[in-house]
Amino acid sequence: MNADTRLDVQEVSQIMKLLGDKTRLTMMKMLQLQDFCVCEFVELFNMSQPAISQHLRKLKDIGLVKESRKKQWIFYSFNRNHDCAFLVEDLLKHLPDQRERLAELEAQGLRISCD
Amino acid sequence: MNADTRLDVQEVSQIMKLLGDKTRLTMMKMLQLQDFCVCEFVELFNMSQPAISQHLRKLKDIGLVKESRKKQWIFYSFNRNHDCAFLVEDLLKHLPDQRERLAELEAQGLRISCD
DNA sequence: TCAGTATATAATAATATGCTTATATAAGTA
DNA sequence: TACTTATATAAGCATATTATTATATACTGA
Repeated sequence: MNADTRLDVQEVSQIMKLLGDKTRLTMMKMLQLQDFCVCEFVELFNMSQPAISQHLRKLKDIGLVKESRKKQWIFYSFNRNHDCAFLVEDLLKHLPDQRERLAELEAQGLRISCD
Repeated sequence: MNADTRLDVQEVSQIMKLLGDKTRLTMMKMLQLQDFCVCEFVELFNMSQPAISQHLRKLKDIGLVKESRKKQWIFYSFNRNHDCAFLVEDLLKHLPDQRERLAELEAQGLRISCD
């Protein structure tokens, strides 16, 4: 049993509902590795910008991700302070690594980095 | 990392979608303890019989539960052979125990047992 | 075989979801 | 300031989800 033991069913089912979408589930898996900005996700998922934006908003509304502006981009990050963060990370362990996909983005020169 | 490592995102997101419902999530938590028949769930969730039946069908269709007839009742059980069984059990660990709720059912004399 | 009980299925209606297109906002830059 | 880029939001539409009601099916026991 873990540190977050005894989350309530209501909360967990809401989290599960959000992760019950392939795009959002993959987003969370990738956000375990590093932060991403919207335009990177647009490339990665080959999906329209508003569609991506709406998925991210849902994740943000429930608190699973945080956003922060850096220069002209808005970066999203995994919120490891969320009640269910431990549960979610546990779950994501079962999914295949996404580094390859990330490497492709890099190869296409579409990776955004700002330091 | 676990024995089921590297489930595909498609499959996991489907499972998550199913568990993204409070009733089904609780059902799975309870089925970890023991088998249940439909009428017990109807009492436990205070929900119509067809509604319960439809939730169970979804869980059965995806393979998370198995059914078996015993006398006039159909009992549902947790399918621990499912690809994602380990993942699901991991997840359910984070939820509150349901023994109390079960005790109530027992107290009301609504528990079905057939040996 | 018939009645009663347990369960499943079908049709339907209300609501939720996820995309699209169009537009607004906000920051960076000439 | 005006233009461009990055992102968010709103409206609309197609589809999915979940419950309800009505009905069908399958056992059990007299």
